[in-house]
Amino acid sequence: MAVRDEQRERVIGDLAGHLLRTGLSQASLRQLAAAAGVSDRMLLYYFADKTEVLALALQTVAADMAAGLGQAIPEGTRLGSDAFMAATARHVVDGPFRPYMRLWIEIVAAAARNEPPFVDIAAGITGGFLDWIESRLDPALTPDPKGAAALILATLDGLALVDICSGPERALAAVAELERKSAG
Amino acid sequence: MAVRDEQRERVIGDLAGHLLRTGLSQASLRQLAAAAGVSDRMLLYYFADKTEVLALALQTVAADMAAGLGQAIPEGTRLGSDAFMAATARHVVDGPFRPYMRLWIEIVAAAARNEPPFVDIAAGITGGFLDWIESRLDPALTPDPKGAAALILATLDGLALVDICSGPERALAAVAELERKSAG
DNA sequence: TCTAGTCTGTAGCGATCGCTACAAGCGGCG
DNA sequence: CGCCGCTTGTAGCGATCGCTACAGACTAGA
Repeated sequence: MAVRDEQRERVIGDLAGHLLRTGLSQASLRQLAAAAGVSDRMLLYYFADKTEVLALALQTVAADMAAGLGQAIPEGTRLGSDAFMAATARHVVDGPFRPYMRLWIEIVAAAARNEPPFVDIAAGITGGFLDWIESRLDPALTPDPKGAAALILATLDGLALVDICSGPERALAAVAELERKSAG
Repeated sequence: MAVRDEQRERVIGDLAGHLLRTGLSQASLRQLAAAAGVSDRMLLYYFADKTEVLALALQTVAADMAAGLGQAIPEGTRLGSDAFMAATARHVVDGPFRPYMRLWIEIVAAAARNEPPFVDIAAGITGGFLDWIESRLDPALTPDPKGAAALILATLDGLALVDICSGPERALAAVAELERKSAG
């Protein structure tokens, strides 16, 4: 049982990196196995099925991103929603979180078409980030923290989407507009 | 040549409806052919390949949505960006444009993974809507219309995304927050 | 040493994918 | 009539998909 457990941990780490780099298009069992340096046969020995593999790997990706965000906005910080956006928007469009957002869009799309594992995965990740945002909002400045968190998440996701379709210049123009509006 | 041209037109219309209803998950050649009431063999007689079929059908979908938006904000109208958002946000989350946004998210995700037809399709549709938004913004109220249009599109897309992952209640809370911010 | 259970490779199942080869049916035109 | 080009059906190619049957290799305990 020892080998199996060690491999489970190592393989999930490798696959998290692989998915972040290549997205869901390179995510057949055989491709995942190759990325982890094992045979597809062994992947299905370590894990029950493809659903389990993806769920665990994507959880790890989300945890990585949460850890990165924790550096940008440390625990205990309390911001108004404009300040929160100012602290995160550029990271999403042009910064280190860009690959995460690309992968994230793919997960949401799979959820939109009701592919069984992704509906739950997307809902879980979204819920986690909404809570995370809410816990960093200053209650004195935000009468409806749930709504504010949802709007922040929506705006960040939307910026990533424009980035994908129209390129970073256009997305950065949107960020600039955002900053202009919150300043004036 | 007559039959072929008539069929091309009719089939594209049927497929636009089919894609809008079922999304890209039911978009194999055989499934598309069945939805249009022809054999897959004939689909590839009417059109060069699957890429052409999808491009034409999705163009039609986008044109339908543009026509619907034209009713909400008629040509000649000039709005500030807050007013523009107020006029459209609820339609996207809860209204008649919801199915369009679901399909749109799927297209963007396919573009994110560099699937050849979708990169161009997504860029084309995005560009079209950015121009459409820009042409309805009041230049006196918006110093950077390109940035404003990009932010509006990003916010609408983001709302659709939250809708998909967390349900319409949460997305509507984000819309309410949006209205609160633009009012105060 | 024999046995039981953990680990791993080979090989392939049945399904689906986009696409095509081939030929028959059909019309109009000489 | 005979030919030709547009239209359509059948049947199947080669590739990939998730997953599995089976048998052999290895290690630990009796």
